[in-house]
Amino acid sequence: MRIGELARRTGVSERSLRYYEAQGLLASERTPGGHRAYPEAAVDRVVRIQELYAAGLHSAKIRQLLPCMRDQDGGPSAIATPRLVADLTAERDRIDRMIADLVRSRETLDEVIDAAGDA
Amino acid sequence: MRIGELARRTGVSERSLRYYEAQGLLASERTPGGHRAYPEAAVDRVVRIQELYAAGLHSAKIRQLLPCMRDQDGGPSAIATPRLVADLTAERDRIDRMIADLVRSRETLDEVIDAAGDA
DNA sequence: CTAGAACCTGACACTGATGTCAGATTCAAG
DNA sequence: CTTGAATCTGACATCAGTGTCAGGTTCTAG
Repeated sequence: MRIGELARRTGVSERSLRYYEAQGLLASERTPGGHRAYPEAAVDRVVRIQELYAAGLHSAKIRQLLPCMRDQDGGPSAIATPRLVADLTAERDRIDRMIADLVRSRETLDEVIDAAGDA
Repeated sequence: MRIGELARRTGVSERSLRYYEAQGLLASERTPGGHRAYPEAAVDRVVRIQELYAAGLHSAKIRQLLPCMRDQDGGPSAIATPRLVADLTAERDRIDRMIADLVRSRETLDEVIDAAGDA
């Protein structure tokens, strides 16, 4: 599929898809004329990338992580090195703290919303 | 207490504390010489602000929200307007989606970490 | 009084993913 | 072939909180 369709199906802008490629996160075949062509699996890949970005991971970490992930089209093509495992564990703990913060913020919002609802 | 201590106790930089004040999020008394002086409750307030920033709220929303919050030193000093409630509800839903994304990313990381652990 | 730590304001830089625009090229349907 | 939609590259802008530095003032302990 081409970039426009991939953008539509993932909700990610074409700009971002090209950026992901420049960052080495998303490969693409090229037509003879130089247009990008993606396999079906690219949809899942892009969604994953988005999730990881949202979780606060930087391009470099995602780039290291991607080959170790269980992909839709087959198993992981690499095993994380001890160094990477340490990094990912730190990221995971950070995500845990993030979630805890978000839950607290959600409670704060709910209190204010409920207080207004009682009025 | 003064800005240095508040920074130490909250883990927030002095720079950020001054920024919060400029944004109307954090009030301060002033010594005759112009130095900031904070009440004890400022510690909690700063922590809350940090959490809300981490949840993706912008200064303007936090500014509207703060007066409606149940503070440590007394009840809320304002009730959210319907308009604000609508905004906060949207924020809350966004936070829900954020949490769901984070949980998925955490699972992804755990899979990779575990896969390396089995080796 | 004095020295050094702490604080003040104001300004500029940065981060890093994303938006946007320009000008050129490719693709696909008629 | 033609034409309009889609895509290409490259460059610059943006956002918003935070880091950092400069030059000056205030505070406090000795």
